[in-house]
Amino acid sequence: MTATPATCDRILDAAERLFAEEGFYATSLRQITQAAEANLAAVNYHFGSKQALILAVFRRRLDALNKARLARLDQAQEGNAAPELEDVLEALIVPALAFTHGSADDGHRFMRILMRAFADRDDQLHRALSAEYAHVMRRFASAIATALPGLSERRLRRQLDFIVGALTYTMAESTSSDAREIADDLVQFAAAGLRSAVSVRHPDGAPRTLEIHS
Amino acid sequence: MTATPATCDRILDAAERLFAEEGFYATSLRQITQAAEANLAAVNYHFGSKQALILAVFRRRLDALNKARLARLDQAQEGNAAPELEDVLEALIVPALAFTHGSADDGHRFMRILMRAFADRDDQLHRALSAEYAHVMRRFASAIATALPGLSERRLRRQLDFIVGALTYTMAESTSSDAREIADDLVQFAAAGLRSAVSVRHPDGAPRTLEIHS
DNA sequence: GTCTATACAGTGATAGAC
DNA sequence: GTCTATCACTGTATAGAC
Repeated sequence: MTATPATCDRILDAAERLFAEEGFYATSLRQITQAAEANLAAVNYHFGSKQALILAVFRRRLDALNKARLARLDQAQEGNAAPELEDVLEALIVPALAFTHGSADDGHRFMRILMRAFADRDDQLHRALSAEYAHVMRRFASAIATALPGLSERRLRRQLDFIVGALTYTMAESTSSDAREIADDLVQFAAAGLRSAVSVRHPDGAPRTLEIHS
Repeated sequence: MTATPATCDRILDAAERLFAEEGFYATSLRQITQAAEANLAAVNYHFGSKQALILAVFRRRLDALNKARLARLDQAQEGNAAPELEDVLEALIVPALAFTHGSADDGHRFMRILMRAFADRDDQLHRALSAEYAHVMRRFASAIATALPGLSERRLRRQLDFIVGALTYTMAESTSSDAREIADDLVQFAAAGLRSAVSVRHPDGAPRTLEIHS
């Protein structure tokens, strides 16, 4: 066996790195095959198309992530006892954030920027829009801080990220067309989440254990 | 004055429609200019680049959306009385969902599919990944239903969309690198939101007024 | 099977004539 | 302002070498 990985894997590695650095659209197959020291046609031979290569790059990481999620859920469910709500949510959330915001010493290194590249079609576009409407979000953060005092600026910003994430995802993905009903649900969901952040956490982020549900 | 709009506006209209139907990447400038009955070079003359055209398409709608948000927030804040938390959140959320899930008779018609095109780099990729890992989300929906009975399937799915949206956005956007702290916050945020959905709403979605905060 | 060289139609961008 | 012609570059397909 040789010291260098097979062509197929070298392409995957190079593609992941370049996609994360420059985005899918901006990265050409010629860049990828050159970095992988492979021939241009090798991409289509091994993967079929650029689209399929992108999918393969994601699949390699998401398989591991979802395996970790299900393992954690299995562990919480073993012994026939139904797990607490918080345990279920931890199985869903903790592995995901460990992959994107955790230690940077293994293959997860590019997962976060890969998610970025996935989430927005083009970094430039997303950055431009964020900057353009940043004053709107600042006004809302201020209004929330007035209506609900007691959150540090850092935590308020994080909570607002949760809300904007839920809203953005719902705007794009939801299939129901009853805007008012969805909005009512999201307002209630967000308000409950915000209030729980004030009532449970210390004003500054001192370490804590989740005791709210015990 | 003529009956047909200026070239610049015809390009914007055609671009918005085609982007929404086929995505940014799949739509060529030649398609757009042909549909707008304009010359190919007119795009670069009026907007500078394809990237700038995409930005202009979004800006036209997002300007209106954020204006509506701020107007609603102004209205809630008038009379020197600090608005309730729910009123602030409604100003943020209701106009957004009205734009994407509201009446389809005006220029907002394509906003939702435009958001789709914005959120995922390529519909095919997103669909493929969703289908591939749908069983994971189904298992989590089931575990949540067990831990927290009383939500209809439809509402549980919607709440789960909120959580996945917040998680996805955080994975891509958050700058902090403390995975455990963010995860703790999100778990708590999601749990509080879920519990409030059970305790306030009728089991089936009967009309209601938001009375939780009064 | 694995990989290479090469050709092809279509892309965004631009310079310069009108 | 608008248009034509042209550029370098893209993803893809295929014929054939090893």
